[in-house]
Amino acid sequence: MKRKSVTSRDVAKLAGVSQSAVSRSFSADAKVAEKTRKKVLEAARQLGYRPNSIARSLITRSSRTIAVVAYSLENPFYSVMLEKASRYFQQQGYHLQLFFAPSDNGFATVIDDIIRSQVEGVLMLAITMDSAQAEEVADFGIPFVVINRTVNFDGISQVGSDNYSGGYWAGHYLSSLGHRRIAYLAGLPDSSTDLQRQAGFLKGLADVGVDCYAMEVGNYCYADACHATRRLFANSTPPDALFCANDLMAIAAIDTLRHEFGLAVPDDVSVIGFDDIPMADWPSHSLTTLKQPVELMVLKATELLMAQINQIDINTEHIMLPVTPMLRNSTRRSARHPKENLEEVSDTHHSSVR
Amino acid sequence: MKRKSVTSRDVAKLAGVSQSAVSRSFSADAKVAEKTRKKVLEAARQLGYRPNSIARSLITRSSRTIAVVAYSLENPFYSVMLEKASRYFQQQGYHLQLFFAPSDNGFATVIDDIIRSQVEGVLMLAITMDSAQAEEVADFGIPFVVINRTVNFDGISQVGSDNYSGGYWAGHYLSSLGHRRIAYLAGLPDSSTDLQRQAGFLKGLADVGVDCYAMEVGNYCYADACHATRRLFANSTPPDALFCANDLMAIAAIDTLRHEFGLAVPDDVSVIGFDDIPMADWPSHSLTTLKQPVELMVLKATELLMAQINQIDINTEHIMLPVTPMLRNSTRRSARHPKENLEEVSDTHHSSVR
DNA sequence: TTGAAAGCGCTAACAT
DNA sequence: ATGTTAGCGCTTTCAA
Repeated sequence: MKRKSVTSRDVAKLAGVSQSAVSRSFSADAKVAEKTRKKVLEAARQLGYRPNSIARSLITRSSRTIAVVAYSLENPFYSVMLEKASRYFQQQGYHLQLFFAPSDNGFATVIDDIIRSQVEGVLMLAITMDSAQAEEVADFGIPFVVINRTVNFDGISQVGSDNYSGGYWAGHYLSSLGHRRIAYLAGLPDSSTDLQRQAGFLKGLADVGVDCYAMEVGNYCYADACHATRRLFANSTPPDALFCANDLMAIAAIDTLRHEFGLAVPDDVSVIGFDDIPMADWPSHSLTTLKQPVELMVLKATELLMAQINQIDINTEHIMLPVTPMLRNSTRRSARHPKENLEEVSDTHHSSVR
Repeated sequence: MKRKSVTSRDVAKLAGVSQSAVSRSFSADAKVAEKTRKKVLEAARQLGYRPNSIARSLITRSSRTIAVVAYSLENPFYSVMLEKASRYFQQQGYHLQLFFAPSDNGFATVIDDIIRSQVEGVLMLAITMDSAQAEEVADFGIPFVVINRTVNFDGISQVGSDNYSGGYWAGHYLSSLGHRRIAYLAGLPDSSTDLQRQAGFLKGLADVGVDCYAMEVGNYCYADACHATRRLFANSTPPDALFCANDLMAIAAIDTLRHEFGLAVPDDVSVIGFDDIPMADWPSHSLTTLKQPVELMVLKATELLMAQINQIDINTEHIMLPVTPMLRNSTRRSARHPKENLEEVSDTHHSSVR
């Protein structure tokens, strides 16, 4: 069944034209007589010819391909992002090559492969890289943007959101609710997002004279977060509030609290997440969280990439988008002045938006 | 910063060898003196040379790329699958190009693009195609496997699971629990999975003399399933059991039942899903469902693809994997003979496994 | 073991 | 508007 591949030469022969006429017939903006194109297209149809885009890429030096590097798709935040970015690129006539970074030193192993593939741009979803690696790729002159991870190097574009303010809001808000045993469920240690959210959170607490009551690591994943929650609440006087570095862990925490500890959320424990994944809004968890503007993040990142690819804007940018508190039912309502409290929240929100 | 691309010729010049020596130095199984390779590699390092894999593909006629076509990543079932398949291909030294099928006539729009890219195989995740389309691609001699969709054409490999038996089990089990107003929440109309699950379900009901009490369409997505549930339960004598064509919709149904209708699951309504996505096992829903063997499905599909690519096995196959009932807490326990009932379940399970 | 030469399928000058 | 020609960067005979 495997038929020998048919080339433009074969089509040319059948159509009785030159090979370049065939080439021209398949490019949108070519100067070719309508009659010729008709002939060519008909011959092509008969032979089942399709232009070989590899050959095309070789000569035009443009693969029209973007590499997307992800770490895991467990968190819907990233699968949503991937789908959105993918559709965007597709619509721009680009192909998308997907790479997964292995857990150990993820970046190094894929980067060589990516460079060889001659992709025109690279989009990294939450991949941690050090400045040496950043410099290496920047030096290759290939447009690069990293989403949701800060790298300490200017020559690379970054888009993320205001993790620090988000963390700050969480700490401040939880304490304003009257909680005093407020714990932190951390994400991936040393990831920039975790560092920033944690720092903001601690500061938000410190500014009202509260200490972080306990802290455990959940690595941004559901299973680890369940274990971390168990450790956090094994105590005889467990926390009465919990800020989780992402929604997936917050949901894990709520599930564990309710079903293993028999604790009520928010009555016994208030829980706040980060991201605002679709599930956060499902009534089963109704999670109070900090919304990252996914849509906007993808838009900014893809536009940035395209601008660099098309040489419209060579400069790298570091974009920080505002996060928005989404008040739902995993945090208790302020006991005394519910009205006043809402206003306060709203203020805090605006200041976090800047 | 954009440095001109360095070619093997440049490296050859610097290393004082021929261009073909450079080429050989970068291929694993080449006959080249260790000394020469050293020189070449050093020169390459100095210049920052990376072999251009597009040029390589052109001459070797192998792109080492697989296309994966998906419809949406909203359902974790598919994002999990994508990630697993992706890692597998990567580990085999293949690249993965990701395509999303637009909702309207998804297949036709991407297929031409895929063929032009000279991919060596195509993996379709739940993409519906008709036999004419199947024949067209099969005719191109490019290895093709479709997961979770049946196409009425032999020349294409398919791997799916036993949807009919799964549906049958659901109908049978629900009725065995004593339910008599059993409804069906359908997936994408005309998708083969929905057709098969529905047919099995209806038969399972019919075999014990029960009719399907009501039916609505949820299109395999959360939001639509919420609406469908509302329609289903707006009745004055609503259903007392619900079989949903996938887990995502089952979860939507449970959420809607509990939080909008104030109904208890499983006390007022038993719910069964299909897929066994990770969330199904979370205690918040603890969903009784039919497990599709994702891991195995991916393994079979990828192996099939690889076998065809490597010409080990040219034949196309239609693989149907067994589904496994996962008894959790979204279905009520049998009132009278819980022990006996479990055995019955276990029997049914085995028969569904075949 | 190495180098010279041919050419993968296409695009892009250039000439007609 | 069309054909001729020269490569894109590499792999792969074929001689040496």
